[in-house]
Amino acid sequence: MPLAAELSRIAGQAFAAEGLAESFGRVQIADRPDLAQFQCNGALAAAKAAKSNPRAIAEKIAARLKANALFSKVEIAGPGFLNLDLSDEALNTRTAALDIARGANTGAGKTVLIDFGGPNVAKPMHVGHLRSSIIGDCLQRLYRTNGWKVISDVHLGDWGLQMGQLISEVEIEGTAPIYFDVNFVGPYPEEPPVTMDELETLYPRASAACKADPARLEAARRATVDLQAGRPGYRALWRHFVKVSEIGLQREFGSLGVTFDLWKGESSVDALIAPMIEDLKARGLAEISEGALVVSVAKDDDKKPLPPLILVKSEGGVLYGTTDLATIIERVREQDPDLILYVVDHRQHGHFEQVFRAAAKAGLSGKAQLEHVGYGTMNGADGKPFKTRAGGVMKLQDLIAMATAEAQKRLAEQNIGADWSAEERAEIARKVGIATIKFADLSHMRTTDYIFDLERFSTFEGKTGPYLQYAAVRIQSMLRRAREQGFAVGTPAIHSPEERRLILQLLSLEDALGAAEDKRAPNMLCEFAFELAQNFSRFYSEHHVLSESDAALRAARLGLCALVLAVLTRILALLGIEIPERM
RNA sequence: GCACCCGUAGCUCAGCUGGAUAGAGCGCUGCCCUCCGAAGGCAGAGGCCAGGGGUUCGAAUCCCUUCGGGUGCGCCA
Repeated sequence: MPLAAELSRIAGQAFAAEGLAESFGRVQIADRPDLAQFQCNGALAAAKAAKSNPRAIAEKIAARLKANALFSKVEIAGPGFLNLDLSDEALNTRTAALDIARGANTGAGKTVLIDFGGPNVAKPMHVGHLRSSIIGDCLQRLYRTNGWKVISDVHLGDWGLQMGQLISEVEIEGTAPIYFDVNFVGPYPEEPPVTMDELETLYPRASAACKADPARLEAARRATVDLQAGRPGYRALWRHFVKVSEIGLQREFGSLGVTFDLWKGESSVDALIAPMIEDLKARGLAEISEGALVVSVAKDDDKKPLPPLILVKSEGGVLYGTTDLATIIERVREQDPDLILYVVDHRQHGHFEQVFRAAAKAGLSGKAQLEHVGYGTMNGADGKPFKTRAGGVMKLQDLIAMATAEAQKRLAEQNIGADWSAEERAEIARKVGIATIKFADLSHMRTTDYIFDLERFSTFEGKTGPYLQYAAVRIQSMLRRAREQGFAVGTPAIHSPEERRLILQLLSLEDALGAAEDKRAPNMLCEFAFELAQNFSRFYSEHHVLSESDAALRAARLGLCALVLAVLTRILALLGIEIPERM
């Protein structure tokens, strides 16, 4: 059980014994570490509810807590705060029993499906895709740690208008006429008619043409309808687009270390759409409005009615709201999740509100709770969506290459690893570069926009990914030396304020994992890791370990170092950050 | 127009299920490598938590309001 929860239960029992609600016993890590390790503010709340004197209540609770040998200090401060310290013995015992492999255990027997609202086929991944990949990946690791069964789905955008735009563009360019020949009966060529690079230029061209020319847009819409209706040549061409794209995307996600259980897309539920629509029509939930088939999702208490979810456009095509709805049906059928998280840009909040309401109205979501885990956009220094200096969209690969080059430069400057192989140096630089990017992204609160400052991607000091890696590498190096010298690694024990502080934090690991899940907030994990590294650095600069002559003390300290390393490694793994052997 | 998000140190950001003296990183000023890795540690300066009102014993946090910024509002994703 997490330490704070254990203490809350003890305090809760004390409140209950006084005839007060057990929930007043909530114990938290103290806001004022200089005054106490833990605090309980329940007496104040209880007094408010019972209209009595908070100090008097606090006195009674304190008297009961003092009887418990766990506490080395129980004090009443100010209007009725209970300040609590645990005895070093109690802390040492819990440290020895700490199982760092265990998470917050919030997900026993539960399944969560994480939808990454994946990139669109044919569009190269740019820095805008960074957040969904990195945040979603962190969440899937966190939920797994906390005992959930996790199924992640990249959920590619492979079924909408952009597919029709591509098809129509290829038709006009005339580079692959066979797919447009209605008399051709197949089979279609195995070789894709376009390369990844060609695809990447094809889409912007098609998109621009449709924007400029209504006739082109109309053609793209028709192509979309025909594709969705199953026209063989279009399907064959579309399959090539998806395949070519997937190979590129797998490489991109691979370089970020992001993996998915499912590589599905909007098209995956194609077969479910017609029956779903029939069902919704039959139950009177879908209706024709302005030529389109819609599900009305406005509620009486909407100040301004939420627009309906459009299932079928007036010219016959379906939209991503349609596929999202059908995907819910598929997921309930196949995975029956307790929770579905959509890790998608917060600008799509309105869309998900529509989809969720429609799903609730039609009773499609089973036991699943649907939640849009929105995130803010990444802006440039000017506060507008991030662009390169030339004004273009920055590709993810370019960003990674830049961060890696910075790391490489730093290694050279510090004259580190001059005698290591070029391969190892490159590998270290890669890990450091990725850590820089991921930590910068994850350490911001998920919901707000943030400024993506290239300068900050080239600095490795302070609250950064490399700082955390450095802290871990330093411990690794120390433990290596200890092994070489044959030193024993013992059980951690408190011998100084620095060690006490470190151990208190280590014991709050489960609480941190639980809180981060609860808020779906990777930045809380970043905070935890940074504080841990900082607490360790303070300890490290204050106390010598290897040169400690008292063998028992040295062993205890080595044990503490090993534990810190294990926890740090674990948190960094949740953030998707790898630690080099040396750096 | 309506809705949602945001406004905290010079800069970039935490803190928001109300609690005691509002934190961190960068930058700035000073210290600390004859000893385990200085990508480090320590200390200092720097804030009417956008403004105003309210609820409360107690507000950066909750409610109302004004101002300022961002985003979204039927056939794109």
